[in-house]
Amino acid sequence: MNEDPTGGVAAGGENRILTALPSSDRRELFSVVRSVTLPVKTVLFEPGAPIEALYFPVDGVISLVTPLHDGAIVEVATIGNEGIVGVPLVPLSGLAVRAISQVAGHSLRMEAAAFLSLFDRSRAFQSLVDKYTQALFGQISQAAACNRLHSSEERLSRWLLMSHDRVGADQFMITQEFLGQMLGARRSTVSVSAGILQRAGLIRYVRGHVTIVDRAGLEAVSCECYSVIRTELERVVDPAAPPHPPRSPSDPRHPE
Amino acid sequence: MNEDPTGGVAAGGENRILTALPSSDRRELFSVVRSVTLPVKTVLFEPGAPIEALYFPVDGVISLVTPLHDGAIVEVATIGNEGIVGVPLVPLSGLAVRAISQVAGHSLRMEAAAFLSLFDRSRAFQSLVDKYTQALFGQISQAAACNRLHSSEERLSRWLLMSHDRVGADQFMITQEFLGQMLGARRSTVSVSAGILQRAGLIRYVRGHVTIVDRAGLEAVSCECYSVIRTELERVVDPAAPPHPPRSPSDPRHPE
DNA sequence: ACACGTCTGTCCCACAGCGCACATAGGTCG
DNA sequence: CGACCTATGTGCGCTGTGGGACAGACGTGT
Repeated sequence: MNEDPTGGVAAGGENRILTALPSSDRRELFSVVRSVTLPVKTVLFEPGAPIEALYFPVDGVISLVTPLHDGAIVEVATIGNEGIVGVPLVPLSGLAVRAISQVAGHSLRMEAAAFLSLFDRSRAFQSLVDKYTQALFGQISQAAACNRLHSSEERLSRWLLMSHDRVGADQFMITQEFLGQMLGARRSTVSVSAGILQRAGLIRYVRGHVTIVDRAGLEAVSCECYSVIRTELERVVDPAAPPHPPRSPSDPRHPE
Repeated sequence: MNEDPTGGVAAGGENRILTALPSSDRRELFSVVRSVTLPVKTVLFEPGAPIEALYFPVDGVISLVTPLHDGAIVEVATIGNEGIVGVPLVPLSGLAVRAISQVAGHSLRMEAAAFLSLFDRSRAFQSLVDKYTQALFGQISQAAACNRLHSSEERLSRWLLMSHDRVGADQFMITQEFLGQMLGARRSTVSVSAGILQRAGLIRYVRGHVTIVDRAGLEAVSCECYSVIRTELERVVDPAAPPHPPRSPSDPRHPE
């Protein structure tokens, strides 16, 4: 809780897209955003509903999910302080997904009109947003493949790692029921997979409280999708980031 | 082959994004594009490679696929004459997917620089591209959920319907081996699913030649994802299209 | 202290789809 | 016509996961 376990990705009290902006843009942006607290399961927008406001998460995790007609939902992307909730933004049009907060936290809320205004005027902002949009696109594409081919255990590990990066703490709250919805799996399947990880000493899971115990071990169990997505997101705010490292680029103590 | 089986979606000899442009933009665009023939399995770009050119398909089907480290690939979107291959475009940056032609056909090829130039100058072009990008985003999100929760038979039907819309013919070529890769399933699984559809009188499948026999029947077998995606894409080029019809909006003879 | 609600671990059965293998039909080329 | 390649149909055992149910552990409020 008091250390940064991810070597730079974790929450540092600010949104990293904003951090990467030139100070003039950043000042303007800060003058039009409003900090909001997002309790767990807060819905920011529904599929098809025009986007009224965008959110720059500071801490906590927000998920984009696709709801199906039978009530099932599947997570297609998770967004934390490395990203923006609400892109790609088209005036008067909505995204085909639901945005819902997964782990409680804070975000900076920006009206769509203000977003578009700054987007039109600032090349730097435009460039960052476009790059992030492309990375988000990649994240969803990877998730589509991952959802099809990888086991529940691999996907669970990936989810835990991605959340760990974003909450900036070794412990956070998420029930297995909710987690099952995200992974498109049954709760009992999540329970079994989580039990395996727990017995392997990688996590602790008590009544909705997950604790990441052995991050490197989790990375070894997770599918490649974790590092692929992370690398792509990393490049948005840090163009000097390496192209395609095999795994966690900032974790030198990686086994095997 | 000589009738339009889809009520407007199928190939009409032109790309529908271009058709929707004001004539001045269209003229400019036609002056910088070059028609290319794309045999099956042509790779237009690889993950991470900067986009040099974009493609406006006229006929044929191009797929966006996510390759995994073990060599497996999974289709995340199919693009025909209703769309653009190469968005979201960011200068010097690449998409995280591979674009590969699935059913042979023709496309109009446009250099990335020319695309960006027109995008900067024409609001109409910008608006269409942005709307399409958002719809593509939705298509991939839906595919991510579909890949997780729907059966191989449902997904096969969806794929056949989407291709049928795009090739503008009741018959086209695709081997079950290739189809299995797209669906993230084994060839034998595709064979079984295709056999069920065939015995039900919905399709014919002989040595790579698929014939759509009973389109309405296929729609009944397919999952909701087909109509969801189609509706969203339809709205890009036809803003008057209805919001969320239960199924094929242009096919009045729908059973049940 | 107790009751109740929530969350988790586990067990059963059923089944879709994988992994693998093999036979056969359709097409091509000599 | 025959060899050969490609594509499809099919069979069999195995496993991961769905569907459903239940008991126990933990936490909270009274």
